[in-house]
Amino acid sequence: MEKNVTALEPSAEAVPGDKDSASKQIPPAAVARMTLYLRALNSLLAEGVERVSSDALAEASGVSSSTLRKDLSYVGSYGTRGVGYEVQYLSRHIAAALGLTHDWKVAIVGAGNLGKALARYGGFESRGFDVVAILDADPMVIGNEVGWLRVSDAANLELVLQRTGTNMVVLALPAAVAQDVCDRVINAGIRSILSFAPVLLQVPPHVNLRKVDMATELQILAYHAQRAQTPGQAL
Amino acid sequence: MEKNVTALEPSAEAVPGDKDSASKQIPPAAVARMTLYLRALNSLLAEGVERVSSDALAEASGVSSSTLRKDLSYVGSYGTRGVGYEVQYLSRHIAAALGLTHDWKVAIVGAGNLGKALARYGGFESRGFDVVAILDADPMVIGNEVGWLRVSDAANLELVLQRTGTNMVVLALPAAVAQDVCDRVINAGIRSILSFAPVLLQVPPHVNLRKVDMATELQILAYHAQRAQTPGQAL
DNA sequence: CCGTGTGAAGAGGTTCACAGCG
DNA sequence: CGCTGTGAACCTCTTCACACGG
Repeated sequence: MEKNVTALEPSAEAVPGDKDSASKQIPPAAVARMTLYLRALNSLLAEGVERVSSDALAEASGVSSSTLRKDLSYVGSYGTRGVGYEVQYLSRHIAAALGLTHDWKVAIVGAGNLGKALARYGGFESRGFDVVAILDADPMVIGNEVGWLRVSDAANLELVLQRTGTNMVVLALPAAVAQDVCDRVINAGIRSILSFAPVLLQVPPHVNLRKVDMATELQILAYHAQRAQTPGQAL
Repeated sequence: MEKNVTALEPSAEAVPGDKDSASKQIPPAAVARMTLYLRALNSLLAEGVERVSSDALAEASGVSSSTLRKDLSYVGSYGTRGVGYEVQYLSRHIAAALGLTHDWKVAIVGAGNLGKALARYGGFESRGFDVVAILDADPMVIGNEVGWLRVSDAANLELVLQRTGTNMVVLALPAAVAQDVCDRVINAGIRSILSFAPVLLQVPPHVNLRKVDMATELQILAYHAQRAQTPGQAL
């Protein structure tokens, strides 16, 4: 799902001799899986496990061990042959490769049911993301408390983003206004956006947009369910 | 994004001579995009547009026109050469290919912030999904009104799923209990599950599981943002 | 003549199998 | 001897270019 609207500029890597550069390109599919490894590693860390083999980590992440080893090879050789990986060491290096060495400041635009749910969702802080603001345009909602925050007026969007030092924005608003707000967010200098609005958002190439749409996910499930239900209809 | 944990059994299509079958396999990536086409077509339909070219529809869906035409070729030839596609006709056929000819009954397990947000989200009904139940285990929450529904006791999970005729389940609950509930849902006969829990769920091969995780999405954004910020550090 | 539909080429991702190191 | 790291084969998806039909 998803995982699709990744803006890659092929022309950006025109320099041929950056083979030795520490930051090679990591395939998008591998980046997505890295988050799974990180999650599994942090679970192991919480359990006090110190070392793990590629087989074990792969199973805990739900991928094949060859995929895991290939993915890890993109960021470097952090294992010990014949032994495995040191959990904390590997966790640190994957986090670094993903850019999670410092916290990211996230603002949520839209304080409807979904926006509030996201703002109160505890899973962000523990993974390097600080929700620093939540905004809405509805006067009935502005000023309400949501978790530790108070809903700001979306009219002051640019000001709030600047004051809070926001560098990522989550759009949790109706389709009709999503593109307008998205444009303002981009004009305010934000280049990473996660949208829950069920519309196609137009963004310039330097902006990174990811989309999550529950209706889309259900439709994909419906396709597979329908296939399973009518296997021999054509025969 | 996502869009990844699709259970495909390669052994299931051992029959070689089903070339003429009306329901050929559609590539997973194409299925995901079909939902975009459907959304764009329904927008056009609402605007009263009757015909559309592959170029126009592709732009409205955010894909290339060659991708669009290739995708449509998986479900059949519904266009007119030199003219384009009839909007309603194509919309119907894509919906049929995705199994959206009848409504699907969805139950939401977990009536926390996210579960409530999903239950009240209007985007489901309009796209062929009926939310028929919402459940929780917390006595403080059971019986509360959420949209048109009342929160059922998760202790009666199996009974509620059966009575409502549910055929899809959305898991909106904490990681700690997700696997337990997931197992019960599967035992109750559900084979399509959409999980928002940030854990790896173990499911048998005949069950279709899709996952959505906001933290994962933000981490992927972080990776790209970090790359953009430190372009020449290695040079 | 125009836009669809499609084989063929190309790119990207996954799996395999084993070399290499501890 | 065991497990990691990786080139190579394999497979899927995307893009290209043009034949085909209205």
